[in-house]
Amino acid sequence: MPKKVDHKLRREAFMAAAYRMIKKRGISGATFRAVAKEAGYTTGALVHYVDSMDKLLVEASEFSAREVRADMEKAENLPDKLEALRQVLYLALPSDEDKRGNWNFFLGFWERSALSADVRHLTHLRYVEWLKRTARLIRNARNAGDLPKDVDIKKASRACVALIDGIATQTLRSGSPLTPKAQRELIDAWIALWLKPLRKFGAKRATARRGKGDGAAHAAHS
Amino acid sequence: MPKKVDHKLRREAFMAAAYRMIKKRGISGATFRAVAKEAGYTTGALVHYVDSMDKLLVEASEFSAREVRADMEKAENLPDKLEALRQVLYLALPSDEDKRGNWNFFLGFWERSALSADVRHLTHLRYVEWLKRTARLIRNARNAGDLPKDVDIKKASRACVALIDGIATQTLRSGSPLTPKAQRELIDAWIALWLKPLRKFGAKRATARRGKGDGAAHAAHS
DNA sequence: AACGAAACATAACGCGTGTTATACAAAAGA
DNA sequence: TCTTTTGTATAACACGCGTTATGTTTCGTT
Repeated sequence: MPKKVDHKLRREAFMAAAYRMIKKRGISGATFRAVAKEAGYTTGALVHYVDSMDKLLVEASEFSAREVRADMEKAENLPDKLEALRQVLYLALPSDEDKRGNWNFFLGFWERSALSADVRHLTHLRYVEWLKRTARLIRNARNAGDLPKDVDIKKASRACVALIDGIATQTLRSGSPLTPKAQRELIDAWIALWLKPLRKFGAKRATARRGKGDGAAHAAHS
Repeated sequence: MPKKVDHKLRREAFMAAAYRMIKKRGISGATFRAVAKEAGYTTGALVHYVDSMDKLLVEASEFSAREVRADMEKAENLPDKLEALRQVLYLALPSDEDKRGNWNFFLGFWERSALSADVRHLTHLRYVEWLKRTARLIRNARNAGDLPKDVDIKKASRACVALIDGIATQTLRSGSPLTPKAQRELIDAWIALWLKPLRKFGAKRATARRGKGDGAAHAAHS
């Protein structure tokens, strides 16, 4: 056996390149040739590691999911369950260049879903995962006594997911982007108005004074 | 001057064909050849009426806007301003085959916005128009005394537009579509929770009994 | 040292696209 | 009737795409 090269590792490198390419130029910019060049190789090499475009997209998506999941799970495990919800929703916002890139990635997949059954299936899986995550976050907050017991979890998770999708759409596609501050305000308003939390949250600097583990990173600014 | 053919009229026919094509097969299915065939002609004829693909898309969009605007303005002029708001938002939902087609049309334009400056500009105009419409509807309802005076109109219109975009996204692209009933429930819940209307609305058949001009068409079902 | 398979590069194929060029048909004006 | 101009069809072009075919290098194995 010749040429010892860690197959799995190089594969990952190509997926990372595809991921970066889609974030930058959108899914239509992620051609075989472009991805290969981004990774520092040519199409011949890329083909050697993945046999079709659809497969490439699917695996690139799985690559990206691993990246995002890590951050979300960390936020989800915050002791303050109301704050955990808020921080995870914040993480989903297109609030900086990197996050907007991620959304560019998702939007691209949605487009492609209309054409490829494989991509459509994957998109569905990701969506279900995301809906489950938000539902779980809301349930956790409710079980912690931070939300009214009669909150309709299914409806609420659908609503906040829709709100975030819409925020991303407005920010990336409408030509009238929402500032990160405005995005967060919409999320905060949604939590306050829709979930009617039973206690104050979101440390307003001056007010605050809660016992729990606060100091939750206020993420990117503008 | 030869061959008397109403230039403007035939142009419209091509735009209508483009509109139908995008609704059915998405924007990637709306090729020069496909649109020409849909209209019953060949590319040669189509080119004679519009010189570039971007122009075709832009004009097809303007064609579709005229269609949708008519319905919306009718609903907007309902005497009951709270109901007017609700009905216009209902009209924007992907609740039947035709509306989903319309959303397919919009989503396609959003995709294309990433590539063409002309399309991007138009998308922006449409978005601003839609934001203004929702803001005006909310303001009208407030001025009619149906909403609290301190409602943040700008924020609210951003929120409901985002919610609807998200509903459309979930319905058309997530693989977990929302039923028309669920869509309307989300809208109703949003109005109730976010706008906190000062009176009951949405004639629940049994309750109702409001003086004003009711009987607002309950639009499409399932 | 010689072999051979894996890793990669280069180039071609087939297809569909927007666009352009060209040919023909038809009808109004001379 | 003949010309001229518009409407429409057909065909070609150049391009970029995913994919495939064919070299060429590299390096363990024997």
